[in-house]
Amino acid sequence: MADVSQLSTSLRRGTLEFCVLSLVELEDRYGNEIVRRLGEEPNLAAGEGTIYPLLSRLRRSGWLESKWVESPSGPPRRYYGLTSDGRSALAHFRTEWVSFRQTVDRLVGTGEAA
Amino acid sequence: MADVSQLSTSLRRGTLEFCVLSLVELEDRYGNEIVRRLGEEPNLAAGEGTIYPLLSRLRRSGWLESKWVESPSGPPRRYYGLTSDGRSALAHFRTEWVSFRQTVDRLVGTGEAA
DNA sequence: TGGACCTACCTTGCGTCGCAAGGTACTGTG
DNA sequence: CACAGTACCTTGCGACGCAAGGTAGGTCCA
Repeated sequence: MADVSQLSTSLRRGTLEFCVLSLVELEDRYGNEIVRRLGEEPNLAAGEGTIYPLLSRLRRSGWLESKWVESPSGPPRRYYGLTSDGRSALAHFRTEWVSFRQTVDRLVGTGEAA
Repeated sequence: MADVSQLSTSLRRGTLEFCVLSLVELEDRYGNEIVRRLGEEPNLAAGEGTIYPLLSRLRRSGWLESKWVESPSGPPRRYYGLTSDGRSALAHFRTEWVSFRQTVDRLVGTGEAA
């Protein structure tokens, strides 16, 4: 750390995978699309070298499933969608996140030590 | 990952150090005290093996300074306090945190893909 | 036809950091 | 003098973000 410019890098840890799960919750998406989509969020921008391994982990964890689909123009795409385990994990995260967020707000928010 | 029980472990990453900075913002504290204090927060509990190296990093980064103080009973304690760089970093984090929190809320919060 | 370019996927190597476990040392107590 | 309590720190491991590098399918146009 000690470098302010990398602050959001470490902030992402722990939330990024659930942001990805959320992105494929409503509709299937493919890797490059997810990279671009996250790139639009300054706080979440992550390169291919982050996202592809992340997607593989989520697939191995059984939270995502994938299928190959031919592209209208270009190489085939691997589309990802949520499994039912993935939905459970995401739901659980939403609960955890609210609790965690409140704790940080309380402790860090004002400088008032709890 | 893939283990729900370690969810908050990775959530802590990136915020833990600023929680520590916040804890010593209003008054100097020593390592063991910080460990115990964080232990009271289920979302932030971290052991000595996490906190002591963290405190060393923050000291090397110039965000914390420390002084040895004799204990009324027991071995001497190393008390930590914020440097002016530390105050700046903490202030910067507070801004980043609000922005980050909102982004995650928006993306993950409802399942509505932004 | 073949070269340039875009898209899309994935891997390698490195650095950081949380953490369990282990280690040292000072102090007070029976 | 052993023992327990407090307080500090280090070691080794695993997880993961990331820059950089690598492969390959598709399109365009001379």
